[in-house]
Amino acid sequence: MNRRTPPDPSRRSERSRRAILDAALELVAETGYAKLTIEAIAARAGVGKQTIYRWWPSKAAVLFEATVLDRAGGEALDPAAVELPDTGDLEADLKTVLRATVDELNDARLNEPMRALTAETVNDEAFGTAFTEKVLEPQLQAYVRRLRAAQEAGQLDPGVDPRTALELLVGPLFHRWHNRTLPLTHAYADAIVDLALRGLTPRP
Amino acid sequence: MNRRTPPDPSRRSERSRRAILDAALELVAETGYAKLTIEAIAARAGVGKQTIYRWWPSKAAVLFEATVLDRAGGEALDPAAVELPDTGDLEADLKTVLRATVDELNDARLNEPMRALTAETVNDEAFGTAFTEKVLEPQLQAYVRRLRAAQEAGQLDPGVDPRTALELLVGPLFHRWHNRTLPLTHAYADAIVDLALRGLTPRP
Amino acid sequence: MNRRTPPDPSRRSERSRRAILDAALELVAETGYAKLTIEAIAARAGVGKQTIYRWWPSKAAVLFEATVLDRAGGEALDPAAVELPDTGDLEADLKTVLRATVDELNDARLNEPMRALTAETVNDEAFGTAFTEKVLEPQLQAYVRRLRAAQEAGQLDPGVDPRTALELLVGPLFHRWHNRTLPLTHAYADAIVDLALRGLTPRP
Amino acid sequence: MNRRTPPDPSRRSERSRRAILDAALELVAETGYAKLTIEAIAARAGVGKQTIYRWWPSKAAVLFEATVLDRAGGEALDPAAVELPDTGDLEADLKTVLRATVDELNDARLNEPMRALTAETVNDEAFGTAFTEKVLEPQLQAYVRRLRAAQEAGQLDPGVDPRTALELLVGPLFHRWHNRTLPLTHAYADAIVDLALRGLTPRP
DNA sequence: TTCTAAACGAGACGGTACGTCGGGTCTTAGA
DNA sequence: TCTAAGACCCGACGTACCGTCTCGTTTAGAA
Repeated sequence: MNRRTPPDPSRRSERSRRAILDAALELVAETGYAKLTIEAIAARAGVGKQTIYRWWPSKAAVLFEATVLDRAGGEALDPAAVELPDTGDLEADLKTVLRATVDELNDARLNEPMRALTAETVNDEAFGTAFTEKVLEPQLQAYVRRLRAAQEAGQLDPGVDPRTALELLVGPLFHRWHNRTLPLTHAYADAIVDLALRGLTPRP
Repeated sequence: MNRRTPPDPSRRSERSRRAILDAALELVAETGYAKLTIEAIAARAGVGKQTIYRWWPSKAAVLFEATVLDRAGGEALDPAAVELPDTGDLEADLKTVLRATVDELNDARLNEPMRALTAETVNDEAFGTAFTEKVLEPQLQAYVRRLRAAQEAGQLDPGVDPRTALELLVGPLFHRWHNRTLPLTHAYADAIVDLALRGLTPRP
Repeated sequence: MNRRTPPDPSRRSERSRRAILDAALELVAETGYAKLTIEAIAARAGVGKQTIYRWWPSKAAVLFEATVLDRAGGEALDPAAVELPDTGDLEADLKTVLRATVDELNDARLNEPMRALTAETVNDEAFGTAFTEKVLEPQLQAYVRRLRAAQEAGQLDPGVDPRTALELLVGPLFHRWHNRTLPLTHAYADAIVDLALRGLTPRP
Repeated sequence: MNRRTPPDPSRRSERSRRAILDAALELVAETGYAKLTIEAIAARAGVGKQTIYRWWPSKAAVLFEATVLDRAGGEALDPAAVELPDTGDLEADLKTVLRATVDELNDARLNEPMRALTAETVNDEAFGTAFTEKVLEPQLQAYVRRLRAAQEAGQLDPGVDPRTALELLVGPLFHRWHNRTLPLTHAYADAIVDLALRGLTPRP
């Protein structure tokens, strides 16, 4: 019912694709996601609406590709390639990673679209699934691998579920980002790592 | 420009108010927030659209009142009344609270509208502010009070910022809820409390 | 399936109705029927598209009301009121009527929309039926009445079917109008009446 | 600006031409002219859209060729070859011709496309001109020739303009066909010839 | 018989208009 | 006077076709 014959990707116009993604980014920066419309994207990109509908299922998908898949200038990011640093010093590595995450979440260019996409995962089930699968899960798996290595190195309690451990680290960051309660800083990232590793209760 | 004369709340029809809130809850359960419309709420409630626009600024506000303010059957909840238990046993108290939070987040009736409202805070700045102020912040303050009491009782490291400590506790829960990665269970709540209190690194 | 509840005509905006009909006439005069669009009518009339779709089933119906029903400034024309003159002199009366018809068909303001509507009766069955019923048939019936009177007065062969007789009179006019072969003049109208009444063959 | 280099008719694919004309006829019979689209014709014919645009200026032109030029199985019809019978008996000859016209207008296969093409002459000036010139006028000229012969034979009033006389004969038929008021029969054709030749008024 | 230019199928493209939906405002009737 | 009902203007939706424009792939005439 969706479409008679799927479009042929080999005949796709790269020129149009870029124009659409650029227009989407510009418009979301100018007016915000709520006021972003397919019509406006098409008009700004100098493209027919059908060209957008042909290749993307929703405006969230357009913005997703523009924001997430397109970074690093190149093509789609390889999920398996996402890797956390492993210098042998777990605390230092985690601080490096969480500080980088903080920087990303503070990046003005990415902030608005990222928030919007995160919100959209709630309303649009299909998009939410794709988002989790393509972006979130690869990153979480990278955490899991790094934490398991730490367990093998005796730096992490072997009884701890890496999946839970990871959430102890990134959960606080995203909570603060989501709710805009307090600013996200490197110091905060460091504090989270310290507390997560050593616990809230007093040391003897 | 917003409105000629503000409506007189004393002449408001309680009957209509209830019908609107009930209709909103029914519809969001049936079709989801994305397909929820003011027109449908008005039709289902047997009410003119204007009656909704007169008393609420947005459909998010309607659903907010229906979902959050209306629990406990009665009226608005008193923010100052939100309080965490204090039996003197910090660990036990936190587990009690986080288990209750888990139960709430798993409540089928509340789940869909809660997710929607959380998403809406991203797109609708004004609503987001109101949401944080009326619901989130009172709860966070209750955590802060309880954690400070624990610090005074010597059960919590006095060098730890209670605000950060609290995020270490609730952040993981909301991360899992938001991203629907793994199920939210009492065991998970307990694990978070344990890890937060004692840390990820091995104990001697 | 067409519509949930039919609109309430008593609440209709006469202002919008007039603006729509006027805009339709202006636009059809400016650009022709083929390029006439509902969107353009709505824009010109300063009206939402829905207001047109609410009250008319097609652009042909709009133009029909604008062109045919609205003449004589007043309201809808009363089909029973259409009457041919009866001075007792059949030939003179028919020439009066056909000359008037020629003038109408030559009226620049009416010509373009009339041609378009006539064409539309072919493609749009429903509209064609309405057109025949509301405009054509009342006029043909007036002919039939006048011709029957002539038969009773002994001025017309009693063996002739009035319906066929009428077509002998108006058929040639519309043939010329339709096909734009030769100009429509009073002289032509007179010639048709003469030939129809007296026949093509030589008189003794 | 219309086209860089005109296409070479000698290299034209007869296979495609036939497939297009057949598809057009099939589709117009199935869905009516209003819903007939170039895309549908191309798809049904298994042909690229460009192949249609290359050889025909409009869908009316396609249908025109399919309907009118293609009859008698062969090629284009020779306008000069259109001739009315001349047995010496004017009345009989006219009845023969008008009866044949009635049969044609009643032919189910030709009816829908013919009506559509007639309607299109109103909206599409260029097509209208071509239609009149290639189809209508040759036939009318044939009438003129036959009627002039009748005048020379003393069977027709020499004062009558043959052009007007012809319209007295065919006008009524087309009026009835166009407006779908009453069925077109041989008896009707005969009646028209009788009345046209002898007039509506009583004979002594 | 091979070469080559055009016609061909396919269908993506920039557009225009469609008919529908819902937003938020305004008007009318009735309690 | 507030409410229900819903017409109104407006903007965006997602779809259908338009006519143009590449793409390879036949195919038929000239070399």
